[in-house]
Amino acid sequence: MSHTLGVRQAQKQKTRRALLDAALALLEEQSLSSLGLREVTRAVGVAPTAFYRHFRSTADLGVALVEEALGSLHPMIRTTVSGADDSDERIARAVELIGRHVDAYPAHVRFIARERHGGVQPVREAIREQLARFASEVKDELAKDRLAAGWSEDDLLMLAHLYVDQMLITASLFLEASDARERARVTDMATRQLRLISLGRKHWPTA
Amino acid sequence: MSHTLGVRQAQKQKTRRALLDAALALLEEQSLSSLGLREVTRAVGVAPTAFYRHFRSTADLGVALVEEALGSLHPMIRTTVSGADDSDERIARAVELIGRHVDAYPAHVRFIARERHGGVQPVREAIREQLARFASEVKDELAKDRLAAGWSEDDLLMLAHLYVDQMLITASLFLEASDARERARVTDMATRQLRLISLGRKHWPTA
DNA sequence: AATTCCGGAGAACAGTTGTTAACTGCATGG
DNA sequence: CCATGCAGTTAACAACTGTTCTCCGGAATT
Repeated sequence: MSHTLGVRQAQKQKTRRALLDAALALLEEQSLSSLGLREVTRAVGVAPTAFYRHFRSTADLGVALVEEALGSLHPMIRTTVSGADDSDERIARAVELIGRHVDAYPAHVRFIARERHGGVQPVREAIREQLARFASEVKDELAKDRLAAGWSEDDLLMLAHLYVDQMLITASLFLEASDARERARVTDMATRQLRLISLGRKHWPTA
Repeated sequence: MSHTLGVRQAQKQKTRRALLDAALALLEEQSLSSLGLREVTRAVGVAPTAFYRHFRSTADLGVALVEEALGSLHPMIRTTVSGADDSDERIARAVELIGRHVDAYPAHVRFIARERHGGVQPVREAIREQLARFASEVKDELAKDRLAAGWSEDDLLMLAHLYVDQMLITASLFLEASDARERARVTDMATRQLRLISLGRKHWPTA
């Protein structure tokens, strides 16, 4: 299917990647709304004008980063939620999986957490849209569970959003946790919060 | 106690207020890390250098805004959580109270939601600290409830954080809800989420 | 082999930024 | 009433920003 694309387009995608990576790195200690176009090109080592060959503005670059960052989250969420029961062991494994994802893609997690409510409207909207898609997928996954018998679509979606938000909060806490002791505290609290939600789920009045 | 402070200090606090208010207004469509000192002074109508008489930097101003914004949230949280039972009517009233608060102080809510994970470290830390204080207060309030019999301190704090985070998420959703229809959807979902948490709380295994 | 296409470079633009220094005028405390 | 303190002003600084236009060299197309 995918042809070995020409030298030309290969180079273009290479600098595009460099721009995205440099931006993501720069966003570790600032918000997207203060990220300058020149700042990014300087970090990559290309002329400022080269930026326009790839993105209309930094906001546009931000939207591209959303796709990328939430793309990496995608399989993680799926793995976290899927599977029949939600026993204590499964919850513990889910929390650990979140922790591993934060270790693997800290910049992605930081970007999403920061820009979800950030100062750039198109980016906010893109994140909201993607998270809504995620919630919808989680809902579908939850629907397969035997616990979901008698649940309305709205209730399932409500629970899915609760899970997604909770996952994001936990990921953000992992991100800020510096030493191992604090990490353990986060793990512990997140685990118990999920357990409480799970309890509420089991006792939810079905139609 | 509080003397009628002199004309001098009164004027100073007046421009300080003006700076804070102007900054808060400007932060409606950008993040703190991109807020310029000159931008703020221009909006107020004073010379750029006057800024330094009040704040060391925009980050410093941000920290001051944290105290203010979370100060307004303080009584709201207290009212939301306090009271013995958490019946359906009480939950509904709590959600409505959140909605009213967002209507009353939209800029405050936006600021906290945005800068909680924002690009300015001192501000992030200030918010984290204040929210931890809130959670601790909520914990104390929860401890008074008869439902809290047999709950450990850690479990109560875990639940308190869950409530605080949930409240912030709901507030942020209200903020972005434009028409009345969407507002109703947010109200509905937040209500059911709190109801589910409440169910989990009732069935939490006590020691 | 000749021509078109196009990612990137270079230079220049008007406008902005944070920060400094030295000042002015007025309320304050002796 | 006079001297000090201090909020706010003015002017200037080097550095930075996004954006435009023109150009170059090499891959792609014919």
